[in-house]
Amino acid sequence: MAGKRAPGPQGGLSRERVLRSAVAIADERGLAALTMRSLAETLGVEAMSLYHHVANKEAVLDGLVEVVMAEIEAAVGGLVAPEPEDDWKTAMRMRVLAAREVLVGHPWAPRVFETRTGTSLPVARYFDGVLGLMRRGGFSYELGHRALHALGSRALGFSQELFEPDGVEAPEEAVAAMAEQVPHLVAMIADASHGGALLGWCDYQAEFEFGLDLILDGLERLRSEA
Amino acid sequence: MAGKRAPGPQGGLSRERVLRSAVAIADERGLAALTMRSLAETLGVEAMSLYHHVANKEAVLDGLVEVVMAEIEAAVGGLVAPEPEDDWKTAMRMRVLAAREVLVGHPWAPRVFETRTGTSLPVARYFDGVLGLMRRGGFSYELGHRALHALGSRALGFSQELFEPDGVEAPEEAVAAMAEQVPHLVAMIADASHGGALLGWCDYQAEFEFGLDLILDGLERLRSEA
DNA sequence: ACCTGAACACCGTTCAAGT
DNA sequence: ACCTGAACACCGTTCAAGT
Repeated sequence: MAGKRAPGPQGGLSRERVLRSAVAIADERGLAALTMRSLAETLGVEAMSLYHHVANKEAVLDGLVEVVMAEIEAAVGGLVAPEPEDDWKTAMRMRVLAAREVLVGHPWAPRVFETRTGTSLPVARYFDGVLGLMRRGGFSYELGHRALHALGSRALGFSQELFEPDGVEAPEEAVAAMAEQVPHLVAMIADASHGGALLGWCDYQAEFEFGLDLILDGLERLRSEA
Repeated sequence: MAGKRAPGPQGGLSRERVLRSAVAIADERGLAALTMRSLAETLGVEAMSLYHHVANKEAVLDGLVEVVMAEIEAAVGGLVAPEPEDDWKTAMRMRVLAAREVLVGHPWAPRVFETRTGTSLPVARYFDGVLGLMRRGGFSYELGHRALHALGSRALGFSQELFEPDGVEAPEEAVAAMAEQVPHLVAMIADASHGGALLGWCDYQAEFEFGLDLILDGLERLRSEA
């Protein structure tokens, strides 16, 4: 049925094809490189053709969230985790870390999430699942609600690092340049490197898990006390 | 000495005047309204004149961080808090909440922080102070380091909320529209409103403090066990 | 129905020119 | 030294026109 005369682009546009290309551009060239014009060019089409499949650029960004959330749901769905009734903390931990693994493939995703906090259905669905897990683990709705806030973006696998976003810059060097202005940070780095080399001393995965466990442990304490 | 003939703008530009205006625009009209052209207009000058006082727009955004951090440092400096040696947790809590109070006056600030995680001296100085507080409170450098990561942006008074950024949209209505797609969220809201009206049931300040205390309590536990 | 070309109203920024 | 006008290379988006 398809495939008579190619209608300009290769095989006809569609919302799915547009979003797939948008993800590819963001993955390969960064979010800043994703413009309606670059997106069109990737698809072998004029920029204005895109508007037949997406309302505007905002809709493209919404679609990006949709794609990433679908990947996360798929990863979570494939998990072999304990039943929340037996061990909600492990179940939750695995879920969050699975989400995080998806995000490492899309380093631009947190920045996109941050700009469309409005109310995205895919994101709401994910948090609904998280809440459901906690309910099965014995949380009241009230504690579950607070837990959602306490976790925030961590439930999706990322946290706002104020230093070094994409691992581009070595914080040690930057801190060294500030030297006497930040004595404690300097001492901290000196302490961490106790004699040896200090390459890559910030293990972001480990730090993420530390923060996650700190919160999950706190929540479990409150849950079991209730 | 000054005040002979007005040199075009009212009294001459300066980096300080440019940044002050930039903050005013962001406060009053939002971050999106802050363009080099709008900034210039506010100052009664042509856009290109700005480049004599700031390198480019990135430098303006860096300056925004500088201004906000100076306000935070001032607020923290004016605090009457316990000595960290006596009660680090209260000292920290007060510091973070003081920072948060500054941020409510600049709702755009988190978004700006998020885009310049590189290494900002004012931000680094703030975290240096936080680390110093924890050191005085009995933290090892190692635990202090982990604590900085665990707190992340919370140390500066904000956390990434994935729903409802600026309190514009009522999550209840949005959730209601999704209805059967998010059953747990719907039930949670129903539970929270147990009969009464549910206006503004998300108390962001309370939720922020809950999450903060969860982390601080967890850290204190680890500190005292060490 | 879908795609296009030209155009509009914006951006940040450069450059040569003014005083 | 500081400010300006015109221009450049981009944006997202509208609109009338093509097929």
